[in-house]
Amino acid sequence: MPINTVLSPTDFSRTLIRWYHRHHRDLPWRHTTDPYKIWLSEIILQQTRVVQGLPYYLRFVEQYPTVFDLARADEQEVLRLWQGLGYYSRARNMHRTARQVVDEYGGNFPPTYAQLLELKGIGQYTAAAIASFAFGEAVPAVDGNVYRVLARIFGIKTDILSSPAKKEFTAVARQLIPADDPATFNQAMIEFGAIQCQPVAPDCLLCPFNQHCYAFQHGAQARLPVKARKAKVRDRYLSYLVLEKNGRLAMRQRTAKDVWQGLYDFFLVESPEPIDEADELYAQETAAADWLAAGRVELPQKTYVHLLSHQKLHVRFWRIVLDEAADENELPEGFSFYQWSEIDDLPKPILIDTFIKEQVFN
DNA sequence: AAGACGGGGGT
DNA sequence: ACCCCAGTCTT
Repeated sequence: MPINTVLSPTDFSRTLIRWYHRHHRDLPWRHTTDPYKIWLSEIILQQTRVVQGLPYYLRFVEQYPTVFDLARADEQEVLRLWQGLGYYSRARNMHRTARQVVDEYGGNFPPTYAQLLELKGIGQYTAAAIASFAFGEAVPAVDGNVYRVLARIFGIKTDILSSPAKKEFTAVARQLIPADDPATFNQAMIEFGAIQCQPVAPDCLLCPFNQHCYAFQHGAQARLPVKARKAKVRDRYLSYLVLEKNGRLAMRQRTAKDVWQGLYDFFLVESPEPIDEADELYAQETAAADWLAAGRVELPQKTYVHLLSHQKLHVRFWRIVLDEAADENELPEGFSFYQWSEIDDLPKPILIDTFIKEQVFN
């Protein structure tokens, strides 16, 4: 892939780094070379905007100042602190990796790209980010921002969701990265994509590359980078049976390979179509009829629509208030009753948290 | 090679 | 309604 011949790699990186020194944001993880804190920030920021991830980063650093503190923590406590950030496998993998770093590396992150790549939750981008920021290794860190910058400046029309894209864009970045300061270069590429070469309405008139930028010269900013349409989201219809007794709720931790793994929710009935009547619900879930007999049911007040990246969840909550005399041992496998103070500490999907706050403990 | 995996914010 | 976000893992 030939890159713009007018702009040499040296000119490119010098221009970019000059821009960075003038315009970059002051962010806490830029004041450290501690690989632990850099790793923490990179995991949090995967598919997450800086403004959303920043408070989580501060909380994690405060709660777990070192990798030893994180390794010592319970997974559930880590998930609770992560609650609301999404992509919860990041938190589970992060916790596992913290333990591995303590157990196998004496608490020191391995210092090379190749070794970092072996750790759970660390892919090519994150390995390159840590290797360059913490250890000065000259490997290009290519994230969504970098795709956008390179696609626009060099007019690369490869679909960034396609398989060859990662290799192609990484190769271009490798030609540009300076051996003497890879960390600032990577940081600058990402920052440039985030605040100058933005997805919509990039500020091209003040851009130091505009005379050399394919997209600006061709008015193609809106068409680059090329990104194929995502598949349409799948609709799912979920009916939660919220078993209640003496102000306590029956909950369980999700273990299935599905959304929200590791988080807590209620007894779930999924159906191909929405369930409107109690009779339909009992036809789907015979145990529900037994619970009804042991208490009284409250029909759903509303349908919550919860959007995930690939699913649209239509969710109704059926509260079933059990009699004092109901046998608590009849709960389904894995469920226990929790009171409010306990529920508050459990990691939960935002949807569940919202429901509880709106309709149960209001 | 294609899907799965959250939640929030912008237009 | 659609897009994007300091991506990674699984099948």
